[in-house]
Parts: sequence; structure tokens; C-alpha cells
Amino acid sequence: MSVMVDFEKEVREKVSEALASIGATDVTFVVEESSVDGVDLSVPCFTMSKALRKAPQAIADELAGLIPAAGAIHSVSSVNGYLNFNIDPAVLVKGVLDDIVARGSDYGSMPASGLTVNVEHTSTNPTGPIHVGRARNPIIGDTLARCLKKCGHEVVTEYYVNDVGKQVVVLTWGVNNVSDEEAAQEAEEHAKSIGQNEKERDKTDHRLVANYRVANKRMESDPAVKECISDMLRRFEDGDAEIIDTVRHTAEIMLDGLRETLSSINVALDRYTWESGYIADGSARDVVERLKKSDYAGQTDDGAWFVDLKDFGIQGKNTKFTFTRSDGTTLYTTRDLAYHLDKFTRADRLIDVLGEDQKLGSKQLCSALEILGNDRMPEPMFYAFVSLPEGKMSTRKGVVVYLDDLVDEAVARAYEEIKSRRSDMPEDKMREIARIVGVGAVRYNIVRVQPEKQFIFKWEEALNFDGNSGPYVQYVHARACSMLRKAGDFTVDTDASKLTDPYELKLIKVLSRYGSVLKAAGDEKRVHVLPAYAHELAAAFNQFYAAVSVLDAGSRKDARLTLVDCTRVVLADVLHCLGMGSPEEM
RNA sequence: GGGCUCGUGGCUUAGCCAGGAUAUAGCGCUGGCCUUCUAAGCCAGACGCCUCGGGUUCGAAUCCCGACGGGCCCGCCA
Repeated sequence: MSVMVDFEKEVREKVSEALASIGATDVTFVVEESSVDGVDLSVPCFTMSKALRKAPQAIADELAGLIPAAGAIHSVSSVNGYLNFNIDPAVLVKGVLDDIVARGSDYGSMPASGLTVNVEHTSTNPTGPIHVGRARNPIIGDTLARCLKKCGHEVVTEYYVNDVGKQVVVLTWGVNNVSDEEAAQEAEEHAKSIGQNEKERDKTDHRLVANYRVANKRMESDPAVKECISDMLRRFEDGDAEIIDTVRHTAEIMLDGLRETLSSINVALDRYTWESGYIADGSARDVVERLKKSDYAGQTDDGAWFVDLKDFGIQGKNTKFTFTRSDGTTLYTTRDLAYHLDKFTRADRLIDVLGEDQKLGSKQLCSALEILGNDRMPEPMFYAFVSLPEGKMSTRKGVVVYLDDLVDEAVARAYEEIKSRRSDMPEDKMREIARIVGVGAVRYNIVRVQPEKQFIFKWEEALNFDGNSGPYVQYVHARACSMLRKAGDFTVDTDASKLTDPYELKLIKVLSRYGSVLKAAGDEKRVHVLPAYAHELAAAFNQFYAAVSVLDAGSRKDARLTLVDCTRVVLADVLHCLGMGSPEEM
């Protein structure tokens, strides 16, 4: 248990006792973190006003008089109807630092829950490179997964690969029928049309997307091509193993490129699950048979099957959720149902990180799961799309920024920064740090905004390395490392009487909150609180750094070095949860 | 047309779910701080009808209703 949690418990007990002593045993109250500077916890007395038939201020006054400043409670006061408490700084300092020293990078994490949480994220169609419009998905998903691990859960991350349907069949046709020359020419024309000299990338996703574009064009202009692709699609849906294998193979090649991109931003998924698998193993068909038997099932005149969801809170004309075509074949949604049923056999809790365009679909999916008798529901987590100042991102219109380009640009910018200030550093070291800093800037910039808020991508913001940015946080880590490097060996000293400066106490208070932040970011799925905390911690350190000298602090030196080291440990862990590296110098 | 969602200084943003004390932070702006532990930093300052209008409440950025503005969705596509 952390110091602040213990303190809150103690305050709660003392307030209860004080209320009991005036005969008010059933009065409820809350203990909250105070928004006022210099107050740690407060109990607003407004809600007690009616039950006690007294003014809030009078209640606060009376209770303050009944609670002695003892134990961890350093002071009690009554202001504006609030009963305010401050923690004994010695208890705070000793408690937090001993905890960090004892647990190291485990500080702030929760005991094993015994639960397995499955986080599905990214799952972009394997038909082209990942662009910034979708980049929120892997970054949010990966950060969430990292936080959930700290919350004590077994976590499995999973990518659902859509290797079924027209798009991948068109891609497959393109890969097998478009010549390299034709694809190269398309790539060149495309680059010209969007006004960029698109870099030659030796990545399968960037190479194959040209084949995809050519295939789409040819399909529109040449009826024979269209017929060929339609035929492939028919054979695919009839279960032709050869076509299915070919398509999957193509998707696999494309996926290699996507994996490379993900890996460049420190995202690695535990499992890739193929949509075609649910056709092959018959589970999509089982879903169809089970849904047909439900009370909500019906058929259109053409023979397509649906369930009516008007009793499930879905309004308007979207109540009919179709699960077979008129020819009886399954739809994406049917396979998605089979997929979720499968995931429920593998995990206790399911989280789907989805674009906001999936909202209705996700709701329909949940309703259908309910009809199938599922008592657990996936927890969707929606994010709004990232757009460009000139509008929605579209590969076709050339209004697009690829994630690979964003990362390259950020790394290049970081390299310039390092080069301008660290002439002493060897070239390969500079390159290595530039990558850590550039990638960190990108991840931080994207995860810092609440997911449901729409996000307009601007280069100057993505490449901002000051203030509320990834590099700001990494810089503090590097500073702490640098001090510790210069200090050499020191003895751990958590003597609270040596850490009494207001900047030290402020920093330790921020450190004390780490556990509750991880809980909010993980269990409550509010990942954006993590970068906010990282910034707060880094800022508290910078203020301490500017105001308090460490290396020539005499008898306080070891205690201050201990604080610096504890901050370094927590900072490194926060950065790890954000999927960012912690450079030791920069 | 219907449904969902967002609206907080010039720009970006926290707080909203569980209403409470002077509304959080960053960019930008003005001024100061490197012969001292990394200035990607620190300090000080200016900048707010929390989109608008009603309602609930002792009390609303927060809850409810309505308007306005942006986004998303409404396929036998995936």
C-alpha cells in the first residue's frame, strides 16, 4: 500500500470517529485530493449540512477541533466549509522513498489480479502503409496494454488481420498481375500528384500499395480485369483453398511492412489472428446457425438473414443487423462475432481499440453477442481520426502523411538537435539517441490527447520538443542519469530530516501518486493521464534541479542523490509504459 | 433526415463519468536567468462571458433540456 492511500484511510477513519463522537454515525462524506495548493486531502462538509442541520463551516470547525494532529496527520484545518488535512512530511518522504528503493521499477504496480486481458488494436486492413490518421490506434493500444500489465493483469495484445473480402482480393490481383515497371511508374506518378518526392522505401507495404492502386484503376477501366477479380472473389467465397491461400500469402507480405513500422515505434503484438480462419474452421457458420434460431431472427425476401435489434437500444433504420448474404455466405460482421466468441475463450476481459467509425458496428456486435447468450461484453475504446489541416486523410487524394514519414522526420529533427549541442558525441551514438527521442516525441504527442477528441495533425506540434513533449520528459531522465554518473557510488539515505526543501517535498508528492495514475491509465482506460503525469513529474524535477544543489550538498548529498535516483527509476518506468526509451544522455 | 460524439485564453489541452475553494498545463507573446550538477531547462508577467440560451441545486466548466458549430456513422462493404 502506498503512503497516500494509507493516509487517506487514516483521514477517513478519524473523520468517521469524530462524526461518531457527535452522534452522527450514518453521515456519508468523501475524502478528496485538494485542488488548493498546500492542502493534501480535504473533506467538503456541504453534503453533511442537511443531515446535521448546521452550516458547512460550523461542521468543519467542529470536526477540526475533534481531530488531533497525530500519526500521519500533520495538521487539520477548516476553511470555507472544507476540512483540510496535511500529511506529515516525514512520513511522506520516508514512506515514498523506502517504497521506491525496495521495489525499483515495480514501484506503483499492483499485485497479480489473476485476470487475462486481451487488447485488440491496430488491425488495419493489409492493403497499404499505416498513415497518421490511424496511428492513434497502435499507440493507444500499446500504451494501454503496458499500463494494464502494471495493474497486475496478464495481457495479450492482438491484431485481427482482415484477409477476407474485396480489398485484399484486389490487392492480390495487383501483386500477381501488375508488372514491376508498371508499379514503379504508378509510384512515381503518385508521388508527383501529391507534390512529394516520395522516398524509395524498401518496405513491402510501400511497394505493394502501388500494385493496389494500379489494380483499382485497371478494374475500373478494363471489364476483363473486373471480371477476373469478381471471379477470384466468387472462388474465395466458395472456399477455394488455392485462392484463399494466395490472398493470405499476399496479406502476409504486406503485414511484414506494417510490422516493421509498428516495431519502429516500439509496438510488438503478441498474436496475429486471421479472419479467414473463422471461415475455415466453421465457427462463422456456427454463429449463423445459432443466430437463425434466435427469436430476433428474420429473412428478407431475397433470403438474407438478419436479427432485429430494435429492443437493444439501437434506433432508426439501423435495427436490422444482417448476418448472411442472400446466397447464405457470411459477412465481415459474422466473422467478427465468431472472432469475439473465440477471444472470450482465451481471456477474462476484452478491449477493442477502434476508430470512431466503428461505433455503430460495435454496438450491434454487442447486441448480437447478447442474443447468443454471452454474458460478458467487449469494452470498446474509440478514438477520433487524425486529420490534416487541409482535411481528412486520404491515400487516394494524396492527402496523407505516412507514419513512417512522420517517424523519419521526427528522428531527423532530433538528430539536428543533438548535433547542435553535443559535438563531443560519436556519430552512431547520436543516431541511436535521435531515434529514441524522435520516436518518443511522436508517441507522446499522439497519446497526450484524450482519444475521443478529434486531432488535427500539424508538423510543428508533432515535432515540438519543448514543454509538454516527449523529449522534455526524456531530457529529465538524462539529467538525472548525468548527475548520478558524476556522483559515482553513494549510500542510500531516506532520512526525512535531510529532505525538507519545498521543491523536494513537491517532487516526492508527485512520486507518491504514481500508483493511482497507473490505475487510471490501465484499469480505467484513461491512457492520456500518463503523459500528463510524466510531464508533471519531469517539471517537478526540473524545478528541484534549478533550486537545489545536489553534488555539493554536504551531509544532505546522499539523501538528495537517493531522491534523484528514485525519480530516475519512476521516470524510466513511466517512459517504458509510454513505449518510449529512456536515454541516459541526450 | 436520424443516431453518436466533441466545443475550455491567439493555437493546443487537463478537469466533466462520481457538481464544491483562486479553472490545468503547453505552444506562442513580454521581461529576466548559462565562469555552478546537460538552457530540449528555470523564474516572473500578460492573455478566460469554460460556444450560446434555459433548467436542477445552497453551489454548474462538470448534471438535464434546447440551439449553434466541427467530426463520425446510418451497405446483402470490410
